[in-house]
Amino acid sequence: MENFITQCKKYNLRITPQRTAVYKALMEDKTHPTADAVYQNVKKDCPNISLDTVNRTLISFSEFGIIDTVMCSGQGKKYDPNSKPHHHLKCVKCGKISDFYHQKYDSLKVPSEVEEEFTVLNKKVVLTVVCKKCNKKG
Amino acid sequence: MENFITQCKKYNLRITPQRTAVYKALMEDKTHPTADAVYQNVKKDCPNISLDTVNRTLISFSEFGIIDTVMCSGQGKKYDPNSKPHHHLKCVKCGKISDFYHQKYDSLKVPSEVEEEFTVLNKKVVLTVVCKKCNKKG
DNA sequence: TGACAAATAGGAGTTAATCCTATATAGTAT
DNA sequence: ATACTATATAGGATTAACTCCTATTTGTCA
Repeated sequence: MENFITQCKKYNLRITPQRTAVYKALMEDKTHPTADAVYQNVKKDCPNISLDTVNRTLISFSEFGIIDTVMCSGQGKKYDPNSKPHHHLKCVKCGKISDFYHQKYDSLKVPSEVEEEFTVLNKKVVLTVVCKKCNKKG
Repeated sequence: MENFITQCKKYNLRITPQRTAVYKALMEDKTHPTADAVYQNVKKDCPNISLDTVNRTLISFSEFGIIDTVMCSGQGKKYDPNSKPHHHLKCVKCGKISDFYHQKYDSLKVPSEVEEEFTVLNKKVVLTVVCKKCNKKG
């Protein structure tokens, strides 16, 4: 949670109870929730929070690289709160996105042309796949 | 276009004028269009096509790995028709997604644990960034 | 050429995301 | 502490994105 305060100060985001609750919910979330799923979770702590606030908070967190956004075929937007170095498997059939860990990928070097032009917040390898379950189905 | 026919036969997709038009529009598209942008383009060739058909076609193409789906903070779903090996830069501020090419990334080996469990259709490195323009703004 | 499953258009319906405005509140300076 | 100001919020209204439904059409294969 100190990390949350540090990040907010860095980006001039006020530390409100709503933002704190959203952050806390994300840190506890091991899935890749939709905005609505986050909303449902946060409401337990903070019953009066509005969906709009959750959406705005998620967008601002993602603009500062605190969380990542992901998407798969035929599915809505999802957020990825996992801050450890990790990589993604996206199943194009069921839309499930899973994290996987692979040290070799963690140490990828960003090309210097990119580093000169862009501030890199996050890097990951994304594998577009068909999972075992969906493979069986046809 | 022979490739289109091959792919359709492989996946039991009927070769309809609508599907052909969508495919053609995608192949000519060097951006990362939204479903609606694709719809607007296809209408030039195929004025009576419905948005629903475009959407269904995009989803089925993405389910077979013919195209990829991408997403950035605060933006809608986008499709990526670039079939050459390439990688992505996502600017979290303006939502722009750009392709970049880097041979070292192309030759990444998929971990054997993954290859045993999943059929890998596509692999790419995704760098979450802030672009030069957005960096200047704040 | 006929039969049938698959695909389509178009509209209706649903869900997700955004905008609007009045009110409340965090941070800062006093 | 207190007052001030810009930021953030709730809640409803609006818009946009997406999906579903049904009657009709059309590829494909025998």
